[in-house]
Amino acid sequence: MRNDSRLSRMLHVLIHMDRHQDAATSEMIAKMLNTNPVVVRRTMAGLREEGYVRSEKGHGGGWRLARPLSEITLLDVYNALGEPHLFAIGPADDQPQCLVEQAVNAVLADAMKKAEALLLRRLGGVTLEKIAAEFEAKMTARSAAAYSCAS
Amino acid sequence: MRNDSRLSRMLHVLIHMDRHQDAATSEMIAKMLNTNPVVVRRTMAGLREEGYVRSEKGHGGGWRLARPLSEITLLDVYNALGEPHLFAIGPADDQPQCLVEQAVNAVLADAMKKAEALLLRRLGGVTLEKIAAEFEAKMTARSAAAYSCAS
DNA sequence: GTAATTTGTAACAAGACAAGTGACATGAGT
DNA sequence: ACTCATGTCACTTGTCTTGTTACAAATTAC
Ligand code: FES
Ligand code: FES
Repeated sequence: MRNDSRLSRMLHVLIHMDRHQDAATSEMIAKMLNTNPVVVRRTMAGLREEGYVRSEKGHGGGWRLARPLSEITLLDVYNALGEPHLFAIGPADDQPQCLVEQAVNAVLADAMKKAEALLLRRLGGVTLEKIAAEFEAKMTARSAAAYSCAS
Repeated sequence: MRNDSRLSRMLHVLIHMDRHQDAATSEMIAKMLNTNPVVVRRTMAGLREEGYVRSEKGHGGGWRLARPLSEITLLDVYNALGEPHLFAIGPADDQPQCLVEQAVNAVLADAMKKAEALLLRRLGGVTLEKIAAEFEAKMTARSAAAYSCAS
């Protein structure tokens, strides 16, 4: 559980959802992600609130895309997840009044901010459709049998 | 303890060490960092192994800079700490054979790699001397009283 | 209208990892 | 010898994602 994999997981799920048009239950998705239905609901809640997916209760219910993949960027998904912490490192807060600590943290914060901006800019420039297209390319290149988990 | 603050802390310490020329004991440093001497020794061990600081036991012992600040970059310190994980997010590893997951992770890994490269390049371009100089500038600008913790 | 599904949510345990802490051996100066 | 200081081990704490159990609420099927 070393890293936060919610972004990766959600991207994975959304692309798969686009490929079968009927609703996907949390349980089906959980199997795809090799995890638990509750984790799925928890994580997808953010996407629902932002209007990227819809959920329906009862028979035949489950999760459905509310927008085409071409209108969802990786950044959108990241934001919908609540903008989780990107970095594992951060500033120290031991002597806030110390000018040395301040100077160090300023340099560090600046570098991290630049790196974060670059990363988010890249995420914002890629739609899920583009990833799906890359997948399709590999998919046709290999024999179809190589693809797919149990689901 | 939300973030790994070892890099920030070590930069802070190294700059302070340059300003008084006698050895600094782990206990003095611990007070500076508002923490425990053992944490200091543990963290500084990496810097010692890479030859940026020296430590001496016994009376009058403690930690001393082994190189001028001008010869130590932030990247050097980061590397000496064992290159801790930079990112809090990461790829999912739930269905390694799934081409969708692979495609998602490839895009994500690419963006993260670029951001990491940018960050490390910036860290490599800044020496500790430069941060010390920035500190000196602020230091003379304000009255000297504003500076310093108990130590 | 009752049963079967399926989401929504709360509550809590597990795992990972930096950080904090106590104990003690080792080495160096006085 | 005694004191100071590092080196290191073992254990605890805090925090955050994940995993899991339990149960209420809503919707469809019969
Ligand atoms: S999870 Fe991607 S193929 Fe089933
Ligand atoms: S810790 Fe920076 S001034 Fe004492």
